[in-house]
Amino acid sequence: MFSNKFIQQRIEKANTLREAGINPYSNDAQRNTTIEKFLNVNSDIEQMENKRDENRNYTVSGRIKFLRIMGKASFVKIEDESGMLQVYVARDNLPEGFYNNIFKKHIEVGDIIEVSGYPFVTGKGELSLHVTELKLLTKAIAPLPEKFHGITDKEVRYRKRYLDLIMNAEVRKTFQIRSRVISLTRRFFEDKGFLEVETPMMHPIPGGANAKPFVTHHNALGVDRYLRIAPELYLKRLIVGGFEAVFEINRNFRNEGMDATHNPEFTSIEFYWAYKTYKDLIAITKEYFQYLFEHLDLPTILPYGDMEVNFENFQEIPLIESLTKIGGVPEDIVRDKEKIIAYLKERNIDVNEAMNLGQLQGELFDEFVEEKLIDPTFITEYPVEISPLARRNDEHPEITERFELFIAGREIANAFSELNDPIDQYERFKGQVEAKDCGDDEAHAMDTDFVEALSYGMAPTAGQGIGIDRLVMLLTNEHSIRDVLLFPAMKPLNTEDACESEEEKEEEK
RNA sequence: GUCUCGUUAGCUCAGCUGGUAGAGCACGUCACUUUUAAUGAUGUGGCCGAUGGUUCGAAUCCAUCACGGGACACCA
Repeated sequence: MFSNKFIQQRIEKANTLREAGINPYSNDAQRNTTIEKFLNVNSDIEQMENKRDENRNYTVSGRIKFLRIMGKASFVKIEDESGMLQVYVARDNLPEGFYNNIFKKHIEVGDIIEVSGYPFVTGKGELSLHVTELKLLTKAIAPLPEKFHGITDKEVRYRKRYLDLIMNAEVRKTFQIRSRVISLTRRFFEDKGFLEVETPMMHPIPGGANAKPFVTHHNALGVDRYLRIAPELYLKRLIVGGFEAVFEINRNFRNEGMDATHNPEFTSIEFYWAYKTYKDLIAITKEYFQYLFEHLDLPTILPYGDMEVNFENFQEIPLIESLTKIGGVPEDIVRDKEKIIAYLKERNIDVNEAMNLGQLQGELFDEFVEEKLIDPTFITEYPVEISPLARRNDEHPEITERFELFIAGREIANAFSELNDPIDQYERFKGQVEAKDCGDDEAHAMDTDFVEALSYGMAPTAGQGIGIDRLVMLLTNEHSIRDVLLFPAMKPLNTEDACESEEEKEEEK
């Protein structure tokens, strides 16, 4: 475990310190300000005649990131969560022997120290702390990665996120923004009168989306449980129960592939709003984005890769219209099944001829429109064939009261007026069960409990889901979901441990 | 799942068409009281991702596997 020679060296230093009566893992932290505050409060030192104020005294702490020893004096850069500070350590300001025997020999980059002293500005103009007292708080026995390049290997960054966070300030920034987004989202919906609720993460029947679930087992009840793939059906039960506006921000789990936009566990907000329609959802979504941008202090035109997204330019267009106006698909083709198939084939796009018109229109959208939707665009009026959970439009029953929001060529939200006819819902579940029996293992299972809930009457309701991870990617200009997840899912490293050899023994039997 | 690129010192990377391992940072020792990736001198450090194969000889060529990146497919 600690066989590395650098680690051995540092363990020895820690032991020497113990022998000298210094606890390398002190629990006596006394800091009275953060680095950010120190720098703010003392910004006036620059103006002073001798550029120092020995009457002020501060105690700050942080991890040593740079260490420049120059004989009888040293410059040390320490970093806490709020920022980086240069401290000046001179032999003659410390107790006899401390500088030469303790500081120079046993304190190094990576260690966490506490320093006390007064503010001053160096010859090169940097506001620093002149140390009169220095204490080791935590000895790091593992050396930090290289100080200039830091750690760039993505695998190491994801597997040892703590190292990534120590070395890369911009990574900390990304996760601070993520936290702000979640906090602001919560506040936005609370201010609108929505009630935050928590619904089960372990479902007896996986529902609310078409996806393969993770399965676990409840010993006490002797039954299998499914990690939820979506909270939808429980949130709607709450609307039945009389709550008129609910939301939940939490994890969903899907037992599927992983790539730049998919992680087996991901965070979404779903909200349901009684006596409203998808039109109201479009309005509140615009308001939500405006609220986020205001409170995150982001410019309304944001770069994303080589794109520029204007968050003040929200567009709204029905799906069929988008095919011709944005996708450039000829007008006479988009409502004709055979012509769409021919059109796709001409362009060497694989097409399943068994698809119905709605599905083919969806194909056209995916091929010719989606990637062109850079500024936020609500695509509305989805064909009913590709919207199994949405309510039909009363006047045009072939389309649904639904929209998806696209930004930077990617889907960010999915919303619709909810289906609240229990008989219709029951029939749709039955259709799904048939598909499941025919081998579609992502088809929805029958949920009679949910149908029963609907049969008591669910007020007309609109509901929406927003993928928080993808939203954060957009706001932080990150292009992999792993860069907005603190601990993304990774394959285990192949260590030939006891568990595996047991498995092998099993196989041999 | 398919294709493709990668895996060499604690970290960042060289290493050509095969001849037994290199740099910078870090670390050790020495010098240095205003440095900014401090500097100068000097030294230590490697089962070249794993396993097979080809060869007199493999970090290098071939095969398989593991892990990772990217693209595509699938999936909301």
